[in-house]
Amino acid sequence: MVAGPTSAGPGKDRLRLWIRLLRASRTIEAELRERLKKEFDTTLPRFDVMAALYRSPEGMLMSDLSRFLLVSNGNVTGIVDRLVSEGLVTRARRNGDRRTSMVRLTEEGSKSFAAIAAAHEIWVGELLGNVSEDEARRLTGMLKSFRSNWEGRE
Amino acid sequence: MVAGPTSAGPGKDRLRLWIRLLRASRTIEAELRERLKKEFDTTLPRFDVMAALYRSPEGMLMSDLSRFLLVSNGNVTGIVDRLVSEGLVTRARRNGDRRTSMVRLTEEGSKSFAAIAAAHEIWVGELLGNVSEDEARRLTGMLKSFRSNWEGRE
DNA sequence: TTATAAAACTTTAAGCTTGAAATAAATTCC
DNA sequence: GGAATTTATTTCAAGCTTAAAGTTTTATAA
Repeated sequence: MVAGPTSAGPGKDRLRLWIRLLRASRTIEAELRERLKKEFDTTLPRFDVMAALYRSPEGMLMSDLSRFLLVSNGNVTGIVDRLVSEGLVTRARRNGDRRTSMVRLTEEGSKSFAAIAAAHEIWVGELLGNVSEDEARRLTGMLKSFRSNWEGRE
Repeated sequence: MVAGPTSAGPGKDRLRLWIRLLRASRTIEAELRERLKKEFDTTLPRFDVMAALYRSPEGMLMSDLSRFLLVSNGNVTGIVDRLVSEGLVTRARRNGDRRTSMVRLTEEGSKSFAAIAAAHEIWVGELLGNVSEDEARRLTGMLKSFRSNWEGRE
């Protein structure tokens, strides 16, 4: 999917855009993953989960996390398991609904995330250095049109 | 990594752009993966490898594939193994350098890919339907500035 | 030569990912 | 109330992914 169109014709420009979009995000993602590993001995999925929790001090349900992060339920289970075993996150059983549990960052998890997020932001600024802040805003606006048309249609 | 900035400040616009870029590509990628599975019982990584090989009838080395697809060597080994066992691809030992082998699509693989690629292009056109062909060209141009600054610096 | 290094791959261990099946608790409907 | 359904989550099997270590072959150089 990272290869270009195999022929010419209508719709080719969108295909080309998709290829480029994918290559850009894969390249940047790979670089961030490598740095997270080297500098903080963590992974992107763990960072994602912690970022989501950092914004919700009251906690999130497993299903909230999976919906927000665009990954499957089973996937979140494994990542949270590992974060719990590392002492960065807790699962709190709830009285109201015993099927669910609230996932929260521990104090250590919160501190740890803040440090990683600061580095992460600098890295992204660096990796997207060729894009001016102004151009970044315009691109961001254009990317909004990706949603809405088909997403969440069913 | 799919969550937004956790505070305000300089560099935030690039971070926001990165989040949006990542969410867009994950959403589209997920939809394509699902359709490839449902309609053709295949996966994105296999599609990627076949797409690369389709453009190189003379064949590619394992290292060519891994460099082109931006994935690790060991990764390509596994995917090609599976494609070989499905009869879609062959590994041809070479006389010149016995460490390497040329990977090629079989005739069946080539036919199979052509059919999948046609559907794939229609899907992408559909998923990016909100982006006009003209806007697609402009976005593609802007995405070019992602490269060059830091990529392949070491 | 013939040791040494480099290159091309494969293997391995650990973790990520999905969809489907299984479990368990809550809700809905007679 | 009790059966049937829905909801929230976990478990499972298969496959993807990486970095690191191992294998085999080729190239370099003393």
